Amino acid sequence: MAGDKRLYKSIVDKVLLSIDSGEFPAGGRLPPERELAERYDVSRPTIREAIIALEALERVEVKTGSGIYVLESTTGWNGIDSSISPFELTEARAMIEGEAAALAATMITNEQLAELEIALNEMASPSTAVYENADKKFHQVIANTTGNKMMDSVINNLWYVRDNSPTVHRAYQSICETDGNVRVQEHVEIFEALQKRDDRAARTAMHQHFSRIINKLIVVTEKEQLEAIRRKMTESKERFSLNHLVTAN
Amino acid sequence: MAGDKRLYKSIVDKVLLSIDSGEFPAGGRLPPERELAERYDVSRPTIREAIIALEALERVEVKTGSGIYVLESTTGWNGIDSSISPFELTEARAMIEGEAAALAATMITNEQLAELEIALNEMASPSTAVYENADKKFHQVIANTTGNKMMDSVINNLWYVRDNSPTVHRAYQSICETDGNVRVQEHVEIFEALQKRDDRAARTAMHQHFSRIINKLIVVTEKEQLEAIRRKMTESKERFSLNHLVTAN
DNA sequence: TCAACTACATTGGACTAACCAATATAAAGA
DNA sequence: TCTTTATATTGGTTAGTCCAATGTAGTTGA
Repeated sequence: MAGDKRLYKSIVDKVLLSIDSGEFPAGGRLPPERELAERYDVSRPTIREAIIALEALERVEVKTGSGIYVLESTTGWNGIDSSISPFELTEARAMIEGEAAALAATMITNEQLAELEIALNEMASPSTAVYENADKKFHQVIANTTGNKMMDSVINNLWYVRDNSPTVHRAYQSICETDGNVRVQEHVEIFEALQKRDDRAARTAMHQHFSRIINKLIVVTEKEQLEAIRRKMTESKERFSLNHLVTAN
Repeated sequence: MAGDKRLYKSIVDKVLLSIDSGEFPAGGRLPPERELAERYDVSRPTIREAIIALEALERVEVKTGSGIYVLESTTGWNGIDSSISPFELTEARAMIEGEAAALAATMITNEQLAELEIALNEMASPSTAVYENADKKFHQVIANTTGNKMMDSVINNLWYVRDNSPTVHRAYQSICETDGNVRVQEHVEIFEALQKRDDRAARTAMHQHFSRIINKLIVVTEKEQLEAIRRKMTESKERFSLNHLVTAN
């Protein structure tokens, strides 16, 4: 992973790690190339290659004769605004994919319906990996059915955030396990609305689908927060308990 | 532009030009590093730096011991799918910004309404630059008012495509000149719906706004196509006319 | 005849050792 | 004190060399 047989890439990873860990704070300067070369035990050309890659990623800015500066980034390492919450992502998906479904209902062909049906069948799989994949496929076919490449691109972006934003991904993981076949049923309803070419029903079905996800998220988040509080409480208990005094006596 | 005082960047530009011009076709191989070095009259490390930058841009793929391969790219130089038409972009904006407006109507504060009003006033400016900017500002405030960072990010992305996709940008430019103060009026209607906190009215007003843009686009596209046909006709006339024979006699 | 193997040429990967140019810093002068 | 100037630092670029992976052609053996 860190070494695609290309030295400079591993250096990029290492430097990125140092940036994220706060060793090289944003706005600050990286050590000079020669120093980095010594530090990572590679030659200066290799360091330069790494720096150029980082520059292309918009993580650093090179100023000739001055130094290499770490850019502050609202966007995380993968270009995602990591402050986006699972709720925001889901709400956005509801609105956008809802409209996409409505538009798709007016455009969908029988071939596309067949594709959706295949995905639907795969969703019955007990394997979460297969299930997840079928879920994604289902929504992507709908996005594609709009016949609007911009819409398709936007929805793809939503999935990208879903899969790559650490916070969002974690949240989605935890609600994934806890559901039965309710989700399949929801997708069936979307499918049926599309089959009937009923745009309003398709929009509504999609909204309901995401509404349930939001509710699940609320439950899970609540539970996690309670858990966190409980943990802190026990920590405090241990920290502030006078057991060591009591037992010492 | 081609020389930010950084040799490798100018090489990137040159290679990119050669790729786009078809000299280095997609799927094909670039000349070997040593040859490129000679061709552009720079050293091999510099060529390597350029290649790494191109790699980061996902324009080429390097295979050790084999060669540098040009990736086929649906996405253009700026990462935009250049095949997205102005119609698709506008339709997507209508759907997405329509929902954003509806959501914003339920959330908007008086301060945000004031911001919109400022943008509205600036829109009266005769300067297209000021006008354009105010327009963008207006929509951005609404996106921001949703309180949903994902939504905000998506809408920003739509504007990015609008401003940076050559085809889309050109189309929007040509309809920009031809309109009077109709556009201002449309924005006023959106504003009033938001002021009333009427989500449905806000959505509708936004839809109407984009509906008019689509209509304008249709007119302009039609006109351009007619123009193109006319041009070709006159070309053919010149090419195939026998004037040179007639006059020669 | 054809398949597999070997040897060689090609190509990218990386390093060392320099030198140049822009910038920043500290010392000297007005 | 402010400006100027010298010097050190830092990135920019080059040349030359060697290594490793890959591709290819020629040879060998069944």
